[in-house]
Amino acid sequence: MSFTIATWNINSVRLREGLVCRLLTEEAPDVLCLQECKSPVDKIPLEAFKALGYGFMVARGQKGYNGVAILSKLPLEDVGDMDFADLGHARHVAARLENGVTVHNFYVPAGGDVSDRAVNEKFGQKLDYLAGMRDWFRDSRPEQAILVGDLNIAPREDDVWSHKQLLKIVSHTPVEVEQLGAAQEAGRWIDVTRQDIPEGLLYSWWSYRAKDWDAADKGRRLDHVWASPDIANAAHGSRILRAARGWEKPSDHAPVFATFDL
DNA sequence: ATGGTTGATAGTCAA
Repeated sequence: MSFTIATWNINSVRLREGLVCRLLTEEAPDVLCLQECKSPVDKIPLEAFKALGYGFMVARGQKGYNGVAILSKLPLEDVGDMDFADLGHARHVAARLENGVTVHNFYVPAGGDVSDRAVNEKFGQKLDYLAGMRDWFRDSRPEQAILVGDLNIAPREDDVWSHKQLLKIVSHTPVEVEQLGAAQEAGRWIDVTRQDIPEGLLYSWWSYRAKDWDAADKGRRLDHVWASPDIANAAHGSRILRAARGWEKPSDHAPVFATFDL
């Protein structure tokens, strides 16, 4: 059995219902994980997605901020959520497919502007959230699992447009990269995107603030697909749909895909 | 060092 999973920070699922439908129609992943839905679960436009064959959804939401949803053509079982760092935010939800694979959908805190927890509480919360992930994966090591989402960190030098210029910019500071690495190592997670595309610049996010995001191309790879080591070798075909960043009224993130043959 | 844009929501806060 082969299935394709995609992850996309949609930055309001209600405002961009049409873009989600376009992705489901044109790319037709079996499973689509969304972040920043910015919607209570009961206000997600589920009927439109159902009409396209996505009859299953597992989601967590809150008014105005955060929110994660897993849309699927394949049956899903809700297997819960975690609230690392006790933020009370809808930033994680997990679902199990009938083939036994568990999908974790994460929206890691962005962390504010200043990379110093002494003066920026949000940066501390981001580090604490990642420490919570690390401890959880260490205590219950993932198997038959896929982790996707907006992790709000670009770990590698070739995951950003300028390593040197971003070293003090939240999303690429050494302390964040180290903390993300600790969470990844604790779960023995394999970075599927980089397993498939080991070399070269790779971005999934471009700021709204650039005059011409495409020409400037000052991107970062904030969105990730990881797999537990027992299924990582089944992954292939990773890609980032950069074109979606140029759709009308776009999200500032592009969807990331991977296919698993299991 | 600052500004630049977008979204939810109704004056800012978050990204």
